[in-house]
Amino acid sequence: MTLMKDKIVTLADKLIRVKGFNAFSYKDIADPLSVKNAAVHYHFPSKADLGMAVIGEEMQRFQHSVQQWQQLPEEEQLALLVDVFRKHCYAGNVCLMGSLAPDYETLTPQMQEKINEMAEAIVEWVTTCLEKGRKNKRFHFKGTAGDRALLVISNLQSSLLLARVMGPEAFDRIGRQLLEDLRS
Amino acid sequence: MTLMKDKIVTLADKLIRVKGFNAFSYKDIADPLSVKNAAVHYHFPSKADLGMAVIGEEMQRFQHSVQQWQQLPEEEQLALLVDVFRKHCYAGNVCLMGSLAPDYETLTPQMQEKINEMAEAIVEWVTTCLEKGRKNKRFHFKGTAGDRALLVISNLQSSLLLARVMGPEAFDRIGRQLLEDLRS
DNA sequence: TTGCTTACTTACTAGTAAGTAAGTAACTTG
DNA sequence: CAAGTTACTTACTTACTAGTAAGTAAGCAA
Repeated sequence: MTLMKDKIVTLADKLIRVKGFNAFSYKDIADPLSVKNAAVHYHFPSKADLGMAVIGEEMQRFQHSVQQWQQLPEEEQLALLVDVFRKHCYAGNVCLMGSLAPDYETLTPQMQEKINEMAEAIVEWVTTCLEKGRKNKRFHFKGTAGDRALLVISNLQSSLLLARVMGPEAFDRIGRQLLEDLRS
Repeated sequence: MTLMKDKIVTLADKLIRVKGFNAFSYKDIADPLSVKNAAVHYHFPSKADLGMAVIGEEMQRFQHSVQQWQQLPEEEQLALLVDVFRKHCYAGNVCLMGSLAPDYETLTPQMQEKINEMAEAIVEWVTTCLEKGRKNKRFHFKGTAGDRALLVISNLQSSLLLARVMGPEAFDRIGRQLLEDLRS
């Protein structure tokens, strides 16, 4: 594997999370990596190609994480998901969905499709986690697991957005209450 | 009042909600209103000035709405807030906070400050609404009203982001479950 | 050693961004 | 009626955007 290609994706991921997809340029990637913007275009001909790669990496990281968690009790699995978001919070990041969804209408159909897939994957996982946890009496909640999953995901997503505006304690309050709500 | 100035703010509001602050240009405003981009700069010298005006208008609309609702039972007040978001959902909009928060780091300190004020205002109102509703036995929830308010707001905010990606039924499921959770 | 591929650089284009200076027509005010 | 103000237009600048064409140095493959 090329080192440079990975570095570009990593930096693009950070830039999307901090500034947003439409607010960073190839220069913002090329300069810190000490290459020319044409080098970025060599690896990712269009900005959409780069965006696709960033989303792809995120989906791989997610699948890898949940696979590692699958033997744990459901409440711990969900707490670990909250931890992933907490780390982003303290790194000054928002989540990919939270950053890309507002820009959705400005993105290529391929990027939109890939974002859809990412959303489906996370909803499906949280839904299954909640369903199993409810069967095991580890989780208690009203309504369908699918509806509850949407609430949990929307809490996590927006907690990062609110934390950016109101400070990281907003994240902690949401993350704590969210897990507590499911316990009783 | 000038008609043009109002039209510019209204259109900018729509563009921020649909494309994001960094993805629209003065041309996107000037062309549909059949004026030159310099006319927009006449009313709003910098893009940040325009952004400030959009946020200011939103805050005024919010204050006006909640004032009109103040005699209603708290559950109805909250349901009306959900309705405001529902209308945005079906208009293809995200909320201002949801659009501006991801771009926060790219905005001027003044815009950031104004976004902070907007966030504080909405959190304060929801907190008070939940507190009163709990006293009246209209709402039932665990934890502090402040924490619960953050959860409600994050649900509403992200429901619009998720609806954009997953379709409007995501909003409906979140909005319904959210109100139901507070009833029992 | 010849030729092909990889990973770039150099140098450029065409388009668009925000922003401005100067001018003007219409309206308002003393 | 004269002077100023309002709400623009015309014409422009500077800076940056994504993207490309052509060249090159290093490595590998037959």
